[in-house]
Amino acid sequence: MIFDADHSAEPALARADFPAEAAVVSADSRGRILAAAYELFSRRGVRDVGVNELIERSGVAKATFYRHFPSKDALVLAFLEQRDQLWTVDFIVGQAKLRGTTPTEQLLAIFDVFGDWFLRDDFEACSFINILLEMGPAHPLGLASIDYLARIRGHVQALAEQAGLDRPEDFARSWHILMKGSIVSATEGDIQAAKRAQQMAGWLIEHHRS
Amino acid sequence: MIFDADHSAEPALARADFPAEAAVVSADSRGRILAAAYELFSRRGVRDVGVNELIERSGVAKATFYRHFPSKDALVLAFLEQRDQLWTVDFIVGQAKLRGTTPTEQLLAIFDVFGDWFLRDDFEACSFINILLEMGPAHPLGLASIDYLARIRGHVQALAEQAGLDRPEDFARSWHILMKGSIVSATEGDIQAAKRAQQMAGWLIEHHRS
DNA sequence: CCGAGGGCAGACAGACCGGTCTTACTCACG
DNA sequence: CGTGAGTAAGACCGGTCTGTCTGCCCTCGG
Repeated sequence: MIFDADHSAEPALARADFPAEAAVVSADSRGRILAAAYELFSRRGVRDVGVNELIERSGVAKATFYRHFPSKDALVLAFLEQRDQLWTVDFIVGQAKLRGTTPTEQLLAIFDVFGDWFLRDDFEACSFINILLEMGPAHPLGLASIDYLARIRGHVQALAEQAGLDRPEDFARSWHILMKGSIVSATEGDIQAAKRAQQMAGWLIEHHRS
Repeated sequence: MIFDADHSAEPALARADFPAEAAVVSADSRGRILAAAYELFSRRGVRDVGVNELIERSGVAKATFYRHFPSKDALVLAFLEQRDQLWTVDFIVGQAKLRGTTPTEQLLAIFDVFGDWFLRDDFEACSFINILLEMGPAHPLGLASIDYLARIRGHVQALAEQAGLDRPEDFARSWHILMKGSIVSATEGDIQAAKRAQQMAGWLIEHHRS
C-alpha cells in the first residue's frame, strides 16, 4: 500500500509532551481507525462518538472498520489499551520519572505533570474514569477501565516500594484518591487542584515513612 | 424560585438513611415524573434513561410529560435541584451534622456517612460528577453540575469557618478533592475509600488550625 | 346536560444508532 | 490475463432517540 498523499488531516503535532493525537499515523486502515478513535474518544467520550463519525474521520469504509474490529466496544477496548500506553505510561509516569531523581521526588512530580496537563486547552479528564462512570462498573468497558486504573495504582505502588514506604498498597490507594479527586476538580475549573493534591500527597508520604 | 405548596413534599424523608427513592410518591403527574426521574437518573445516569422509559415508569402520557417539562434537559435540571436537596443537604450534610457535635467532628463525619453510603447496594456515585464528566464542563447540564458541586464545597467551607480553620475556601477545595476521589475509588470497588480519605482529611484539618 | 380541559394511549416524524451487505474499483501475484 | 484480497462508498436494516400530534376518556363547573 502506497501512501495516500491526501490522507486526511493529521496535524501530527510532534509535541514533546503528552501526545494527544500522536497516536501513530499509520498508513494502514487499522491504524487510521485507532488514531481517529484516540482523538475522538479521549476528547468527547465514548458515547458521544458514533461509528459513522469514526469512519468518516479515518477515511475508511464501514466494512473495513468491521473487518478490523468486530464491534464498537472492541474498538473502545483497543483505545483503552492505547490510552494506557500513551497517557499513563508515556506521559504521566514517564514525565514524572524524568522530573524527579529519587522515587519520592518522582511520586510528587506526578502532580507537577498533572498541573501542566490541567492547563492544556485540550484537557479532557481521565478516559478511564469517564468510561467507568459512563458505563458503570458492571459493564465490560467499565471493568476494563477499573483494570487500567489499577495499573496506574501499580505504578504508584512500585515507586512507593522503591522509596521504602510503609504499606505500599494502602499508600497507592490513598494516593490514587488524590489523583482522581484532583482530576475531577480540574474539570470543574480549579486551576490549582494539582497543587492542593500535591500538598496532601506530601503529608501522605510522611505518614508512610518507616 | 417560589415554593409551591404542593411542591412534592418530603414525607418519607424521615428515613434515617439516604432516601434513594423517598422522592415522594405524589399524586400529580409532575411529581410522578420527578420521582421517576430521580430514581432512574441517580441510578443509571442521564444518557441511559430515555423519555419513553420515564413516561412508562411514571405512568404518564408523553404529552403530559412535555406539558410539565419543555425538554428532557429541563427535567434533568429539575432532577439536579432535587438531588441537591435530598442527597447533599438532607443526606450528606444532614447526617454529618447529626453524627458530630463540634464543627470539626461534623466535617470528619462526612466520611463516616460516605462509608455507609459506599456500602449500599444501590450506591451509584455522585450524580453531579457523573453528569459533569458525561456532558462536559461546557454543556448546560455540566455547568449546572459544577454549580451544585460548588454548593457542596460551600457547606464544607461553612463548617470550616465555624471550626475557625485557616483559609476556609482553600480548605474546602482540598477537602472536596478527598470527597470526589473517594467516590471514584468506591465506584472502582475500594470499600475502604472513605476511611482512607478521612485519614487524609484529618491531616488537612491539622494543617489549617490557627 | 354540555362544553372545556387535563390526562392517557399511542402513532408518527426525523434523526441517529450499531451493524450488515452490495457494488465497484485497485492492485499484487501466479 | 485471471483471480482473489482489500478497500471505498454507501444503501439498507432494525432499533432507539427526542419531540409532536391526534384521538379518546374522564371529570368538573355552569
